[in-house]
Amino acid sequence: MSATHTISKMESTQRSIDVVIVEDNKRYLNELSLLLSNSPNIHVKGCYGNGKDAIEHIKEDNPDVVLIDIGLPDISGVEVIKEVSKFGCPSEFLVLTVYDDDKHLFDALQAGAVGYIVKGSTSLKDIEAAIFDVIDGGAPMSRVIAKRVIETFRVNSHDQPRTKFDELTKRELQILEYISHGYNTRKAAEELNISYETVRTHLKNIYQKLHVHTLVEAMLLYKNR
Amino acid sequence: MSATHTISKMESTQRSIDVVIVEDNKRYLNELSLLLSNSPNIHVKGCYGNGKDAIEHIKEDNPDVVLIDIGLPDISGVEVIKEVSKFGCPSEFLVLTVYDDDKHLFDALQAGAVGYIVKGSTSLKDIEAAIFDVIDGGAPMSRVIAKRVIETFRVNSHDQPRTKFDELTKRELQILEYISHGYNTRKAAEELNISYETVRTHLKNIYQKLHVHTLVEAMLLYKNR
DNA sequence: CGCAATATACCCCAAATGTGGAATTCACAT
DNA sequence: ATGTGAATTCCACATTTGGGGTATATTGCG
Repeated sequence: MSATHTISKMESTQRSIDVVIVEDNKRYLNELSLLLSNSPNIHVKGCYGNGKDAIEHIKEDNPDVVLIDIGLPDISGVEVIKEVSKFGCPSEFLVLTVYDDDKHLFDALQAGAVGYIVKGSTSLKDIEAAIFDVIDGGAPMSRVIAKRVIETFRVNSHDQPRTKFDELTKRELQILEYISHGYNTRKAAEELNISYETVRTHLKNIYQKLHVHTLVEAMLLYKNR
Repeated sequence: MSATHTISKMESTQRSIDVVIVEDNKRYLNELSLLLSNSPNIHVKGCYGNGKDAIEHIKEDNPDVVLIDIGLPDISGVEVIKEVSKFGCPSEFLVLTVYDDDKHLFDALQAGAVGYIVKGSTSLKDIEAAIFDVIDGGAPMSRVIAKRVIETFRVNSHDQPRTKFDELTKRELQILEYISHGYNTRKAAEELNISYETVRTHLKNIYQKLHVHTLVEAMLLYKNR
């Protein structure tokens, strides 16, 4: 059974949507292709069973939406997306996959995929709806995927394990801040209107507290604090 | 008109879903509350018109889902989420808002919101569906929102304003990588099995290409590349 | 093949940094 | 008032870095 999970207004689409499918599973490809062909507003412009063919032809097909499998026999679908995108191709990529691990998901999104759908848990009819959603400016995702994407934004705001930076004084933090803007010790001293040697002393103390021995190490910690 | 935008299987829910609404607009609150009360599987446990009341009572109400407005009269809904979450409250937060700017969105997601719905473009019926989605492990978002969330993952792989790092050779990048892990010049040389002086030469060339004069500056660029 | 880019290595000198002290002032709390 | 911690200043010395050379393989490519 299926339900509405993101919310939208569907706008009426005048012209038909050109779609390309990249999928190595013949059986699944046929079913999908058949269904989409029967949809009045969708026109399947091409079907490819591997990444190489897809890369070669997609720019000519110039589809509105590319349905693409990640697990292709030759190159990864992610590579296909990257490659095709290089040409400034305006197509939107909608990933179909059996993988639901984070690596594949985030790789695909970074490559520029606009949606990510896990095959097993999605009906063909839902895929058709996802295509319309893409055209309509949406970002269709499987339920599980949406949750995972959202979770990456979560920061452990509370119960944080108290960083070493808590031990640093305001002055010390101030110095790190200047350093993090590219100032060297002498320049930082000038900006703060204190002596060069004073800044060096502060740095010594900072190193003690952070358990490091160089400015670079201190910076690396500071930037990920 | 409404359409399916994320894809899912709806699992049947036995017990009723406890919901709390935090919303200062009386009119909207009433409509929403009325609708949800009529839903057979939803039980509205409490309604609050401001952040303070919400914080005080939500932990007692212990709802499954909190529908929360961001623009409350006293404190921001985001603060409410943070505050309530401190107690390890297992409720899921579904943000209702009129704001559709990035700041509010990402603040809310970081605070731990599991869904984000823009009021104007969403019917009450869709909000009900969103609640079921949350319970079902989903992350309901307005269409516009999903798109924006997805876009944050996008890295400008193509048509990028061409970073200075493109000019760096593999070796040079490799050296920066070691430095970025806290290695100093000498240690990096050891790891790479090349001479200390060679690494220094590479660093000199890196500085030229990046237009910097210190390791720290190079690191700061590298980490934000 | 020859050329350009890359990787390698070394030298020198000046500047910055890392590390060990020591001492003064000031605010704040006991 | 006394002590403690923070901030400040300074010295001295070793090491590392930054910047200027030069030079020799090695690689990739037209």
